[in-house]
Amino acid sequence: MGPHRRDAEHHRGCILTRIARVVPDIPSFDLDDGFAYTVPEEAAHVTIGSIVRVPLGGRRVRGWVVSFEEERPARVGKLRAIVTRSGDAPIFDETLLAILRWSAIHYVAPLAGMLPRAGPPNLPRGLRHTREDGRGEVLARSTRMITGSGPWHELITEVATPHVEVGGGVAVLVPTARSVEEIASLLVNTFGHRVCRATSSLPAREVTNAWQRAGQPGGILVGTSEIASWHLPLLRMAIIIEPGRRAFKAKQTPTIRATDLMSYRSEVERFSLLSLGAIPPSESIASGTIIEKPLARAWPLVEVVGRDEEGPGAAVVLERTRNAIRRIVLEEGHVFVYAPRRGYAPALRCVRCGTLRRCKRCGSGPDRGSTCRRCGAATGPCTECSNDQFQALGVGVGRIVDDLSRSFGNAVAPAGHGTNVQVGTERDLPGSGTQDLAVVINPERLWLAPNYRAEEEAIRLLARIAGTVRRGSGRRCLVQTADPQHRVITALRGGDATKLMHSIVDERINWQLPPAGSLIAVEVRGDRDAVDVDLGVITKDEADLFGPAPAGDAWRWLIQGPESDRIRIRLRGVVQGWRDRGYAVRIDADPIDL
DNA sequence: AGCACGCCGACT
DNA sequence: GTCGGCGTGCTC
Repeated sequence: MGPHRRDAEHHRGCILTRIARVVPDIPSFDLDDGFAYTVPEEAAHVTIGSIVRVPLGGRRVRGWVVSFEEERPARVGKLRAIVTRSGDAPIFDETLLAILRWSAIHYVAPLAGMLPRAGPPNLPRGLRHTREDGRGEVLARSTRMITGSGPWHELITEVATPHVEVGGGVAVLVPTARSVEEIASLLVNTFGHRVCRATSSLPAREVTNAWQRAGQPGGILVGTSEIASWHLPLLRMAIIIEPGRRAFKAKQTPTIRATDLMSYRSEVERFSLLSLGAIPPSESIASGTIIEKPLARAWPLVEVVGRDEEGPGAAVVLERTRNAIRRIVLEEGHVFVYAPRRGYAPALRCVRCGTLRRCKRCGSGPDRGSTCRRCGAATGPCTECSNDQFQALGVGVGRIVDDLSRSFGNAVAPAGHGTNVQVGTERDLPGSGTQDLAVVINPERLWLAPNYRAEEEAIRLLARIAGTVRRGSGRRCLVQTADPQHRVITALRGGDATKLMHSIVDERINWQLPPAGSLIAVEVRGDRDAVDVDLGVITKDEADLFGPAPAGDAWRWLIQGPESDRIRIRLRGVVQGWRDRGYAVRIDADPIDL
């Protein structure tokens, strides 16, 4: 029976009325099951996923229809009726609803916070196709990653065409609005008006339009993180560009990682998943995704300059590095000099023997404090010579500019000043353009940062910097480091991070860290002791609880253990209680900076 | 999230 | 005796 069944039906001699279960647009765990409303004649055409207005506690609020049931007249009398339907297309179906329920549990968020993400920012209009419309020529499903460097439009065109030709949809998930624009405008050459763009920086009406057109047969949607939860019933293939990029993770609750959501959806909805980028993310390695390596390196050539080559007392920028820059400056080429960005804990080096300071227990690089920020162990004196004096490694933009200006005058300036030699941080990378030489000064603090993903983030960032160098003879990336033997540097030299990522994932399995285990950060501004007691109860015997540790004006706990929905479901219960008491709560399901 | 309800103090 | 502060709790 389709959506046009009659309102009332006879059953065992009494008339049953069609009842809709509606989740109101109120971000509370208490309302996850929704409320029952009768469906009046004017709203008889509502379906699962319809946006409706419903009476609730003396006012009218938006809500989403999640299911239908039948009810006997005795109870029906107490129910209130749906007021109207808003818009005329459903924004999810049962399959996507199940996925959104999963993500509400996984990200410890109320369902009402997930449902609107399936639809566009404005009310949807027009007919929406269903999964049934897209049945028929289903192509073989695959999950794979191809490592390499962009531009990717030719590869995307090649793999998308067969799906588009049979009326399927293709979604391209892209880390930044800037690259959405780049990729979309190249795809327009082949696919014309079928290409739809969606980024949060576009006006709501354009994004709504993209949502509507992306639901049509043969639509190619190019967009940032938000498209990962969109209702795309005809989708046959999702393509993820640079899957490990931090931009895919939402900063605010719910801390959805668009790539994880896409990959979960591809399993449930049975569409193909293709990742394109230089570095396979740990999640892909752990899930056994096939990694295809073309013959070329995944990024341009890398040359390594060891700090020990030029003895103590050498300048910030070593002579060999300086000479490489000089060659490019003489031919009026472009150089980007990367300084590890401020805000990271600095790497420390023993002033007597030069050994890098490391935590004896977990190997991460501690800051000047007396305990390791990651594992909490006491940080003692130098492991090699027992000296307890350390100096900070790594230099800021200012010092590098000063040092290079002595050799190259006003050819050098901080990024954004249009000079041939630009010095900048990660923030300056997108706008810096294509280089003849990329230089990295002392990247050690990247992999020594006190978080479990430090090495993975380090190789990804370094490969990205190397990737700004244009191909050609003599074009390369030069890395000046105090630790030239480090495995991140070895992988960077080799142009392939797959082996490194396998080792990293093996270690994470040992430590029960993501993607092998689960890590949840809980930040609360409120009664510290009360929260601590609640967390102790819900993690008892099932996961390790670390904290409370100060985090700005809030307190932070870490829950580490095997992946399980049970803890997340229990967490929902206590979080609701805290919010009711007025505490500010932030849950980071799978934090990447701890 | 709102909005009622209710239990206190302050003021016409 | 009533107005209004905002701390719980419910909303089909």
